[in-house]
Amino acid sequence: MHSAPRWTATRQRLYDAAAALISERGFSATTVDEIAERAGVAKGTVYYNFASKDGLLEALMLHGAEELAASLRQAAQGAVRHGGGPGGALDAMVRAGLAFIDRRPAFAKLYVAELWRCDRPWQETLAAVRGRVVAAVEEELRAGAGPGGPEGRPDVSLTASALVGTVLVAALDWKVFQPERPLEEVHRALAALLEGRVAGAGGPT
Amino acid sequence: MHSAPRWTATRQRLYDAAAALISERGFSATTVDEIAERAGVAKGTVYYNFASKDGLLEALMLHGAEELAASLRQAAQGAVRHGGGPGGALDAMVRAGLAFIDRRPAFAKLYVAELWRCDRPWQETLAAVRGRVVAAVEEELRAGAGPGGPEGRPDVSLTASALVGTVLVAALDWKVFQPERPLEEVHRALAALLEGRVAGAGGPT
DNA sequence: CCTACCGATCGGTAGG
DNA sequence: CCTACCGATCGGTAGG
Repeated sequence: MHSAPRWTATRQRLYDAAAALISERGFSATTVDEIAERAGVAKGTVYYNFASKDGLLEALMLHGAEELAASLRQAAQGAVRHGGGPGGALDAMVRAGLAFIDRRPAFAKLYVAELWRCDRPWQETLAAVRGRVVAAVEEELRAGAGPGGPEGRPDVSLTASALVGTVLVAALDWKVFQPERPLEEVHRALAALLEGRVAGAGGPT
Repeated sequence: MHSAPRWTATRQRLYDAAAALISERGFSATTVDEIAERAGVAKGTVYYNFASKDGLLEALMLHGAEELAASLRQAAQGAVRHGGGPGGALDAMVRAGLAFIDRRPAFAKLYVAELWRCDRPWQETLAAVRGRVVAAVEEELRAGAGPGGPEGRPDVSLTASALVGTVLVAALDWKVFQPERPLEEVHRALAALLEGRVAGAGGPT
């Protein structure tokens, strides 16, 4: 009997190969042959593990979003346990988001490239993918009802979406255009921006 | 002699058609025939106006970034003239960014889909495109040196990049997933986030 | 600015 | 009999 199921490792290799190639070249410009070659298997093996090239992308996105959402939730819970307060939990999520994209930049590139396209076969799957990520942030926003009461805070889902965008674009710009910077520096810039040390400088309320 | 140069209108139609199709399906999945058909010309006309499919995309991105940067600068200048202060200028740029994406969602989708890919033929052009947008924001950040002096403000280029990301992702999420919301509501959510009314709620400084 | 056409390569599946 | 694969090739379509 074989102890560790081999297909798990094969699928993981296919995920990694597909993410790396599609994130750089785009879905249609990446051939199934290339994905298979990079994963070290034959093309037929791709179709043994997934119904189609589309199916591979959907599974890949779902898999990555699961990891990201789990990472965000874990960071928030850790911060709360260590007494950081609700603001500390958000800060921890920002840092966890940066760290995730640091490890998996390909997933982030795929996410921004595909998420807002409206007429693709995997549109519904991607809406679910977005939901998992944004929900993790929304939960923390609701848990940490800030000062000033509800009347001072705008819509939670809009805020969560904007927060995800802040981290996503800052992290991608960092990895692609200024990779020599330490994560800590990017985190500081985001913390300052989100604490109003940039925009709060005299604008009308 | 022909009064209004026809090729200007033809290129504009090709820009619009290409942006609409490529932003939804991706570059490789969009055929030159489709672009030509939507623009109401024959395929050969595309190659009469542009050297290649790649060249059309590059010109399209440059054209759009020019419009966006101009719109941002104009908004900032208008706010300063009306005495809004540096904070008011940033707020005006956020609003102008939302309004631009409201008018040209296809450009925003193209931007996020292509900008961070590293091995494509038009990579350098896109870096220039990014530079034009981010520079417009950086100028305003430098002009409006906030309170607390330079030591309190983190890196300007990281902050500008994050600001662009905040507006970009919030606007795309808005247009795609909650199109019924008014622009004003999205703007309020972003203003609150950037004034620290969300993250400033008790985190460690 | 259009018609006609080429070199090459695509995603998906056959039998073993 | 089942699983996890491979070498070769199909019908259609791409950019130029």
